[in-house]
Amino acid sequence: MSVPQFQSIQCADCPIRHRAVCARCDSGELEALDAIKYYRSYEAGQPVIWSGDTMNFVGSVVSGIATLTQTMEDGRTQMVGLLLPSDFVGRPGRDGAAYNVIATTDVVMCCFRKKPFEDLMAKTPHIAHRLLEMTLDELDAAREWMLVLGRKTAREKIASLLAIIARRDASLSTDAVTGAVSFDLKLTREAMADYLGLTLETVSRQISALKKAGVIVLEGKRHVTVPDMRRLIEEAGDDSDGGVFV
Amino acid sequence: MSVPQFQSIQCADCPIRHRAVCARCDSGELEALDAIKYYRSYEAGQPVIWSGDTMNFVGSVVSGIATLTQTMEDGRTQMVGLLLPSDFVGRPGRDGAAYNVIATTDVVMCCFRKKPFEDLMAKTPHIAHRLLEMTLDELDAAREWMLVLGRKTAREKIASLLAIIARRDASLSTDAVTGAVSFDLKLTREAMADYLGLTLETVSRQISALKKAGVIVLEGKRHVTVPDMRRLIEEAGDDSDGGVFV
DNA sequence: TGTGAGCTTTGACACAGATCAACCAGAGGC
DNA sequence: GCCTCTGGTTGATCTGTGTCAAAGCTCACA
Repeated sequence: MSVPQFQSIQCADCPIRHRAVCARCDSGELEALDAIKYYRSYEAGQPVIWSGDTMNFVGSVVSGIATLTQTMEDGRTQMVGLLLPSDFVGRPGRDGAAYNVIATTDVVMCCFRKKPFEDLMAKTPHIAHRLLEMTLDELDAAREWMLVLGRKTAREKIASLLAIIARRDASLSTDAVTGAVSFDLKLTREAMADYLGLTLETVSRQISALKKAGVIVLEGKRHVTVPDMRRLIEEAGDDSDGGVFV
Repeated sequence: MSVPQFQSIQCADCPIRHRAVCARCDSGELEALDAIKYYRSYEAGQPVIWSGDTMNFVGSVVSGIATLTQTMEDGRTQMVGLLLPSDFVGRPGRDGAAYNVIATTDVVMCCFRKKPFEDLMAKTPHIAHRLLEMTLDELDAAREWMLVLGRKTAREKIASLLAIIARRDASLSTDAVTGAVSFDLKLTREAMADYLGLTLETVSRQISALKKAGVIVLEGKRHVTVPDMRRLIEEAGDDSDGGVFV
């Protein structure tokens, strides 16, 4: 694997600092974090960790996409979180993983072994506060998603998912003239279905419907252009279009 | 209002400490917390706070039940959390409330004004760590609930809800001989529907079905006896019957 | 004792989304 | 060129849950 020197979450440069552990790059703990970090990479489809396994590290996604999922005995699965670059994985103070973490694309993670990270956390309140903040963000996102899962129609669910990805995905580009947003959809229809509590057939049908209605434009099956974000957000039925997922 | 002297979450006696802020009752911060606490009471049906309002306190539920809900413009609502005695409300470091908090029964809360609480938190790492722990618990619960909302059938949803309440509700009593568990259901059918992403009619039908199947026994409409918890958990389709909601 | 309000139950019917099945498109591999 | 594999689309049909409507409890209060 090649170690990425630029787009990392370590403290020295924090290019995506708004979600990184070390947002407050102004004290000595940054070098300490820097000193204990290491990188791991995973191929698309590979598990990062299984629910219940002991997890001896925490870390952030540097590049790629991973998913958090829960599964019932009979195979029904629900995605409970989507990890984009700069998102944090791991639960300081807990030993077991609570969910399956699967790399959906090739993924590079910046990791810290648990013990030294927790030691550092005990010494530096900044980090503990930052973790609390990130966990509260995740909680907000999870609860926002409960509304999506519990009360939205299939069409609204798809629009909600596209709106989230459009807001967060780094591969996104915006047309300066028209304001149109476009991005690569890095999830299969099945992964989207698992996120939305639908079947992949329904996902496919609703994407076709949004395309036919002109809310989105597709090039191939995976590249999406949104001519008018407001239109998409309207389809999502979103009052809160707030910043919860930002 | 009468100030409850016994069942409170303040640090002096911590009767329900496993979820309270100050679980580690071994240092001076406890008196400090004790010194700034005050009590508030709310009548059944009364709002504690509306989403978006600024919230100048944090606190724990001492008695009664409150709900966290999100609402769409057209009135569809989803409950995103259930607050039972000892649960914590409020987001240190955030100003606005993210959800509507409504008292479902009469509720007494033990509150701390935000500013002094945050000051205390800055000084005492215990409290910050405890809050992180509690937030991680809530996150786990929210994600577990995402599986319920996204993938379970109506019948499984009802069974899951009853199982959670049976595990957490303080009003619960267990028959020493048969092992049967019984408790008062303090939610209306409509509140259950909002929690489960169903309609109240479906909730009513599925409760009737579980009753007919002998999984539960009803006295009146609100008192539930579960002759065999394993049977209920089986109906919930729960692999994880873990401790997430405990 | 009657009346009304709030909550719950039950029935009949409609429909969104699941299920089952067939087919399509692109990317290797040979 | 052909084969095969994976992921995606579309159609036909089924079904679980929503919707609409009526009626039953239970309790408070006149």
